[in-house]
Amino acid sequence: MAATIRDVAQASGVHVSTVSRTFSAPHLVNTETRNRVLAAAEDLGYRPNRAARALTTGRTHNLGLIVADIANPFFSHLIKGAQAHARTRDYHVFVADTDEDPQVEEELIQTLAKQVDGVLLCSPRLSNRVIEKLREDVPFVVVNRRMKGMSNVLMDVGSGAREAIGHLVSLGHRRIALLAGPAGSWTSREITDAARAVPGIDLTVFGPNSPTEHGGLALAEAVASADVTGVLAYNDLMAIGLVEGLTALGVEVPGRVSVVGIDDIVAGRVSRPKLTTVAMPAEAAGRTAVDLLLQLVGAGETATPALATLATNLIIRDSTGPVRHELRADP
Amino acid sequence: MAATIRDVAQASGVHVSTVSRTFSAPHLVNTETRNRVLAAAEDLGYRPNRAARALTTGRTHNLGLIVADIANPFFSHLIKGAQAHARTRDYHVFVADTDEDPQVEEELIQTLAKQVDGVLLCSPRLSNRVIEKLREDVPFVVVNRRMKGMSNVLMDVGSGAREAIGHLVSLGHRRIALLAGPAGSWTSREITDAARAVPGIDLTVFGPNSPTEHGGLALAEAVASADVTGVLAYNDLMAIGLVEGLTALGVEVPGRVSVVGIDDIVAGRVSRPKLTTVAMPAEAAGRTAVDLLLQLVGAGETATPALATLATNLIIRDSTGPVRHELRADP
DNA sequence: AAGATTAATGCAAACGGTTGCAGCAGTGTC
DNA sequence: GACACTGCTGCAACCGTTTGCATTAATCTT
Repeated sequence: MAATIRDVAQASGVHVSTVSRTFSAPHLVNTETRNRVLAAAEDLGYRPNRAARALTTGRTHNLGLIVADIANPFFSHLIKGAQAHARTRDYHVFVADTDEDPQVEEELIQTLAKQVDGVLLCSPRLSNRVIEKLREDVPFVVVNRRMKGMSNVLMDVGSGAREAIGHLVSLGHRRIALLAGPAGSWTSREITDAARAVPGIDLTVFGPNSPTEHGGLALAEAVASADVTGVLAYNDLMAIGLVEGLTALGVEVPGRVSVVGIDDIVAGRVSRPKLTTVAMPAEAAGRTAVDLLLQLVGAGETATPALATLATNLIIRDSTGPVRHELRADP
Repeated sequence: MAATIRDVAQASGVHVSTVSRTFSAPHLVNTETRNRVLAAAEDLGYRPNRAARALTTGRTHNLGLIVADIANPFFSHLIKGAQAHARTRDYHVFVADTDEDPQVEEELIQTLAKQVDGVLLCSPRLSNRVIEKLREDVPFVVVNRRMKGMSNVLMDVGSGAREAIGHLVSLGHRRIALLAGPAGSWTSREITDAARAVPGIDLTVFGPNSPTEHGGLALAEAVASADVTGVLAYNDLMAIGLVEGLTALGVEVPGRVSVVGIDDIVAGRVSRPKLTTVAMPAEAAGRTAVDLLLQLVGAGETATPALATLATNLIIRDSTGPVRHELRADP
C-alpha cells in the first residue's frame, strides 16, 4: 500500500540509491536532484520503512526503557524525560513494566534486546550477575544502581537520606525507623547504609517491603508499636501509606511520629499532612540516561562507560515536627 | 554478531526455510528435525530478528499507545493493562506521550504508523477529521471518544457524571460548578452534556482547562467567588488542585463547597479531605482496547469496528457533604 | 503395480532499504 | 592534450526472514 523508495525513484526519474541518499546522506546528492526527489516523496506520502532500514544498518533507532512500575509517579516522570529527549535525537522509547518481578524483568530485557539499540534499565531488581550476562546481548545504561564497567545514572540518595535523618535529628528525634524498599534494590541498600552510618541515633530497619502505598500501610502497626519518633521511608508511596495507617490507628503525624519520604511525587504534596521528602530529579535522570545510552550506542564496542550522579534535596513540609518529650515512653 | 537463521541451518544440517518453519509453522516440519533445529538454536542462542520478519510479513508485532500525559495516573493504569494483556498475545506496546499537544499527537501517530500494526489512541485531542484521515495509515482503536465506523472503548462517563451530580443534589446542592477539561476532549463534552441535562440545578461551566493539578488550582478563586456550593471536576487531578486552592483561600471543603472528581487515582485517596470521585476502569480499558485492536489487525480491511462501553461508579468519600444553609448568600 | 496422495524438505524470490564500487561528465593542472 | 580530481549517479549485493512452488520419498488406492 504505502509508497516505497522504488515508487519515489520512478516518480522522480532517478535510481533508488539516489533516493536513499537523499534521506540518509543528503550532502552526496545534487541540490536540484534532491529537491525533485523530495517533491516526489512528499507527493507520494513516502516515509522510510524503519524495519527495512534496521535490517541493513543494524540500527533500529529504538530504545528500551524498563521500569519496575509504570504507575509509580517517580517513573512516569523519568519516562517523560527520556521520551522527550530521545525524540529530539530521532529515537523512540519503548517502555515496559516488570511489575517488580525480576523474572519478568529478565524476560523483557531478552525480548527487547533484539528490537532496540540499547536499554535503559531503571532501578533493577535483578542480581548484578544476571545483568552482567545480559549486557552481552545489548548495550545498557543502568539507572539507580552502581555497577562497575557500565554506564550509570545515579541519584545521590545516600546524601539525601543523610540530610533527611539530619533533619529529624535536628528536631530532636533519636529513635528512628527506616522502611526499606524491595529486596533487589540498590537504592534501598544505599539509603540503609547511609542511615546506619549516622552517629548518635538508634535505628530500626523494617524490610524488605513492597515499595507501594500498601507496603507502607502494612507497616503502620509495627511502626506504632516500635518505640520510634521518626521514620524515613524508601519512597513517598510507602510514606503516604504509612501516614494513612498511623492516622487510622490514632497515631498523630507529626505529633507523635514524624515521617519523611523520598521522591517528591504529587500525591505527597496533596496528602495531609503534606509530606516532607527528599526530591529526586526524575526527569533529568531520564534525559541523562538517554544521553549516556546514545553515546554508548554510537561508539559501539569501544565505548567508555560514564557515570552521572544527580543531586537530591530535602523538601520540608508538614509531616515532620519536633519531638514531644512528654510523650516518650522512657523519661 | 548474533546468530542468524543461517547459522542455525548450518549447525543442524537443514535449509534455512526449514529453520524458519520450525518457528513459524512447526506442524510442517518433522518432529525429529524440529528437535534438532531447536537444539541448535538453543545452543547458539538464536532469537528471530523481528525487523527482518516484519519486512516480509508486514507485521511488526508491535502496537502503539498514545496518551496525553503518561504522568497522569489514570493513563498509567491503562498502560499497565494494555501492556500486560498485549504480552500474553506476543505483542509489545510502544507508549508515547503527547504532552496534551494535538500537533505532537498527529506527528506521533504518523511516525508510529510505520512501525506498529495498530494504534491505541487514548483521549485524543485531535479533531475527528484529522483522525479519520490518519486512519488510512494504520488501524486504530480510539479510547474515550465516540467515533462512528471505528473501534471504540468508552467509559460510561455521562452516567458517572449524572450519578455524581445526583449525589450532590441529594446533599442539598443546587448551584453547581462544572470544571471542564481540555478543548478537544470528548469526555469533557460528554460530562458537560450530561450535567446540563440534569433538571433542577443551576450549572456554571468553567473551561476549557488544563486537566492537571495546576488547572484546578488556577480555578480556586473563580470557584470561591462564584455562588456555588458543589463542584464536579473533569478529573481527580483538577479536583485535588481545586481543593488545595480553596483550602488556601480559607474556603472549607466540604464545609462550604463540596467537590467531586473523576478517575479514582491514588492521590485522591490520600489527599485530605479524601476525594469523592467517579471511578474509571482504566486497566480494563487498556485490556479491552488491545483486544479490539488485535481483532482489527488480524482481520485486515474487512474488519468490523466494535464498541465497548465500560461502567463507572461513584465512590463517596469526604470531599462532599450536605449544604450548610446558614452559609448561603441568599436566604 | 501404476497412479494418486501426502509429508517433509529444498529452492529462490521477495520485503524495502543501504552502501561499496564503478562510471561518467566536467573542471583544473601542467 | 593527457592526467588527475571532484561531484554526482547508477549498479548490484546484501541485511535476516518468509513463503509459493518444486522436488522427493513414502504411503495409500484400486
